[in-house]
Amino acid sequence: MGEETTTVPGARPTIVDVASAAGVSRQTVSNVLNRPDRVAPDTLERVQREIDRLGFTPHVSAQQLRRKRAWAYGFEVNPSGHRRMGHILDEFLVELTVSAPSHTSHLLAFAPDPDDVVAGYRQTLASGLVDGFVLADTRQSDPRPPWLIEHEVPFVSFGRVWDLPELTRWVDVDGHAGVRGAVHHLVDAGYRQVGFLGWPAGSPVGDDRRRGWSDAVAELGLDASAPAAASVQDIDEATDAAEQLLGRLGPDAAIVCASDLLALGALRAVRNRGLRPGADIGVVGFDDTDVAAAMGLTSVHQPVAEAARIAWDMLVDPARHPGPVLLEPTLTIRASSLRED
Amino acid sequence: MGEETTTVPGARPTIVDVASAAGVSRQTVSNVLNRPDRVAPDTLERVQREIDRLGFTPHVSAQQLRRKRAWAYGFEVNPSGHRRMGHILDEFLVELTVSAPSHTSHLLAFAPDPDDVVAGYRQTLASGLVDGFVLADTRQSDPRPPWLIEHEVPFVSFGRVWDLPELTRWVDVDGHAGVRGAVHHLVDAGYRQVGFLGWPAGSPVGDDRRRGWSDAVAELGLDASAPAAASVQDIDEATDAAEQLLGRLGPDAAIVCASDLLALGALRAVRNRGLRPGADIGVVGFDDTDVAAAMGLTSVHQPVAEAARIAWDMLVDPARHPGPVLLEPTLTIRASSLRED
DNA sequence: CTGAAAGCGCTTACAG
DNA sequence: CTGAAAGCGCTTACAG
Repeated sequence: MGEETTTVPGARPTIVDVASAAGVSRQTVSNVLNRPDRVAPDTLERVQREIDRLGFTPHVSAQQLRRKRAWAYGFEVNPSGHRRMGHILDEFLVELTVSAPSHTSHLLAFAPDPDDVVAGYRQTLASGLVDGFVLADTRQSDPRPPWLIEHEVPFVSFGRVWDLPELTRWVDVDGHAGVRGAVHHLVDAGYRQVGFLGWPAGSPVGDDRRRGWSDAVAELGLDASAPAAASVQDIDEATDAAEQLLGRLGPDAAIVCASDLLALGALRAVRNRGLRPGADIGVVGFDDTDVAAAMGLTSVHQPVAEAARIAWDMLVDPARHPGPVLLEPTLTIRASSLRED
Repeated sequence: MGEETTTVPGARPTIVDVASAAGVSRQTVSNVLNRPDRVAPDTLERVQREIDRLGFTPHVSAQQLRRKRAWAYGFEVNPSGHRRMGHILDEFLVELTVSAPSHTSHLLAFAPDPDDVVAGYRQTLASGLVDGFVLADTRQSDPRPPWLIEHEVPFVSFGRVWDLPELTRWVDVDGHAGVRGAVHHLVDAGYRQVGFLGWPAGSPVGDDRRRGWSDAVAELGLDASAPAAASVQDIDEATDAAEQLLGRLGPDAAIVCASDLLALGALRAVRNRGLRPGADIGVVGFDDTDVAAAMGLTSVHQPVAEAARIAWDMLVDPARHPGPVLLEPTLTIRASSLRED
């Protein structure tokens, strides 16, 4: 055994404690951890036994310092005031944390100064706590991707980087397909005309969803004059816009919306006319938020957990996803799109 | 100046780079960072200038290793399937991240194996990534507090630790006061009778909220027979319970609920009777979720951001809050508790 | 007030 | 297959 090291009771065991307990040098313990193939089978087993017995876990800071890598990625978080209904980004944060390949990488949430977001990224990177980033909520003229590219910082994005079509390190949910599928579902359910309630033209996400509707209408040979309406993300405006839309729709009609909030306005407008959502007028939302669940609203559901897993894959094993990934959303069907009830 | 160190372009500057640029030893740079009072004013300024010029940020892993402290705390996160409506805990995670005293501490979200949660805490602590934890969602017979206490691991809790009344390191929101305030608001608004829709007796949180209602009813001298109903956290059951409750309430009545979901059931029940929420029957929910905002539901709002700030205070500067902190919720008033509209 | 020394817990060539 | 050496970037006594 050689000489025992005096271990302070309660202090966490180090690699040296394991080494002396197993009667080997600390390099051998490190090899057991990092290069088990280079260690003789019986040594391996003996060391492993001591690791388990002592409950040894490598000190991550020491590993990070020595390896010159954090094996961690940063994810920007903003105060709740900035958030929209649905909390998709909160959910993504949670799923990223849950699906981190914990033995090799973890996630670090950080909150940059809103006045200089890029400085927050620079600082977090410089602290050595992360090797790169997971981006979300990429906007047009977003300053983050160019900065990251210029400084050769690894990153993936949840959501297309619309400005930089040459970029392929992203995973996104196919809004076009989601809305298109919703229109098909409504027609299958017996509605004969489908209108669209979306945001004003100009946002890439909104325009993509609107095209999903217009393409579906065309391919199904629906009334080509089926109207679309636009509203900002506000419940009262959405109700007004939906009321106008209803005035231009015939009987047996349905409305597909670009968000659950817009759909809530549509539900209200339907009720204001004395009609029943579902039975009289179909309504479908987007994001499958709590509100949709509570209101019995059929809604397009984004596979957020899957997006998080793919983001990790792209970061940790880039060869596995050489191109971008566009996920198919699913449709959570509730009473608002069922004629019989 | 002495000799220049050759710096790889693009590599992050270290304390040694700053030292040679400023013509001092690296210990002096460290003193500038950690004990500026021990450094001569002109040296301080010269070193500080080089720190800014080079954009130097200390390597956190190296500090953690040397100081034998992570200056970080862990926060447990669970997959979204486990979450309830409202996402209060997601919001708390975000607010904890945002309000971290970033120069001295940061938050690390981690996801323990659901089959052995305590092992996840042990592992995270042993890795040296955190010094302690922020607990949330403490349950009765929660195994985490006893384990943390036994191993002398620092922690604070968002939510009382009901099992361990001797524990004082928690911040919580006063549900009793929230419901009591809601009853007062309803009476001020002109409702003459107030019923309560809560969960079945036995949960500490639910019982606390119910007592807020019964105490308010007593102190306001309201109809002492004002009834309470119970329902589990399910929209259909809540609707049924609310319908029964309405049958036992007179005109000009209102219903206070233990959650927004229960309140949604109450809204439904009111409409099913052909009555108008607010104008005919007042309804108040709890948690001020997205659903409440979307439905025009008055709801008790928890000051989550403030709770997060206090949790950090308790961790970083325990003297500031020697006892537990019970925060007063506010009431977000919407149409469902207004008679005139 | 400033700097030389030691060391935090690991990993990575490299020599034996 | 195993171990002695060097070093990642810092901080903390301590000597000058």
